[in-house]
Amino acid sequence: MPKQLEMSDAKAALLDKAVAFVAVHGLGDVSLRQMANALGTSHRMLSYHFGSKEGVFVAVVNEMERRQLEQMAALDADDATTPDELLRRMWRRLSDPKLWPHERLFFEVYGQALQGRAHTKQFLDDIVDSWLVPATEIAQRQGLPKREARARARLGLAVVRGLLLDLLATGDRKGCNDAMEAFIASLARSTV
Amino acid sequence: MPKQLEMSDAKAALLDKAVAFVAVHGLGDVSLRQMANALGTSHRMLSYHFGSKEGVFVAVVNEMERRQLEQMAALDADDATTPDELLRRMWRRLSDPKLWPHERLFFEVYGQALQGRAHTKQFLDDIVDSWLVPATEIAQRQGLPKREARARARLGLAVVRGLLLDLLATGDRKGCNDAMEAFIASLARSTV
DNA sequence: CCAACTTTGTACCATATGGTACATGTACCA
DNA sequence: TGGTACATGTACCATATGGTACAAAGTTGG
Repeated sequence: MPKQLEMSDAKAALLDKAVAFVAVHGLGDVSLRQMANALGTSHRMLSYHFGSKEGVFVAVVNEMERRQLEQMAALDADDATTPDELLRRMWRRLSDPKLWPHERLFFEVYGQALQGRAHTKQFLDDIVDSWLVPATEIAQRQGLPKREARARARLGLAVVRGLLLDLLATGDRKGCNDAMEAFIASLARSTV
Repeated sequence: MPKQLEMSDAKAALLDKAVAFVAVHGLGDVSLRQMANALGTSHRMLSYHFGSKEGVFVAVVNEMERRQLEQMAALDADDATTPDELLRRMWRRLSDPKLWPHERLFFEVYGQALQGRAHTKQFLDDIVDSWLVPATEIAQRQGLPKREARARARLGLAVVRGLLLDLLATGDRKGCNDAMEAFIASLARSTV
């Protein structure tokens, strides 16, 4: 699947490197020139390919979202398991330190989106629903009525994101794993 | 309690207005001059009182944290109730739309802190522990052993923050309330 | 080989920024 | 009264930024 319809290879390569760069440096206080240097190009080229600085940011954020949804879809495809186990797997994947830079980026952009920064419009609209809808379906498979399924899905999403915030701030994997297990246990007990 | 030892009235007034301004406009793409205009002063004055732009940001973020902890302490002082009810009250207070600007700011700063921005150092260090420690105590009052109490407190904090993220993005108070109630219900059931 | 098009490089511009040197004002205390 | 410390205003600076005009180089298709 192409990043977008009609994107030149050069542009796609730049976008790729831009996402990687931004995951490490954030996109809060990065200038076109700094980014261009780090990407081995010139700010002139970023302007050329993406139209403007905002254009670069929009592209990066959208690409980032696209990748997230891809992962989400992959995780849901394997549906021969219980929601508990699915949640545990999801947490195990997301709490992997290798993904921390991307998750820091995610929350940085989340914060910017809440402040209404332009390049995050689409991101903000999808930030809950794109996860909530499939998660609700999973909960409904357990026979829960729609509204309760939705509430439980929402709760699960909140727990994952809340614990990720904790983990990224404290680095305390053990403590956060304990909390996630406590959640799963309470769910299991209240499902029965 | 003074904001800090030895802060002039003028400075304290500026800080107060700065916090209010930043809660509305964020502090991601704000310049000294913009802020100064909005505060009815000049960027010269902000530099004078706070030393530098970073100095302003540090002061704002610390003041913001101070107020949060104050609220937290007030909430904990009234301890003649169950953790469930305490959690519900906390949620009800935090989910009040009047506080949304401050909460948006909180998450914006959280995102910046995760990216290692200078003015957020203290904030990041305290962002989990300053809530986790008292919350753990509350859970321990219920007779839970330390580690489980800590896990449950951590979980509660994650739920609150995760649902706040959801609420700020979607504005769906009803949906988020449902999720919080689902959480409280599952806790109650697994406590018994 | 040429022509049209895409991609890069160079050089520049207007602007906004954070910071500061210097002067002026203001309040309070001796 | 004078003086001393704090507060504010004015004006300026060096720098970095986003953007772009213009030209050169590369690429592709006829």
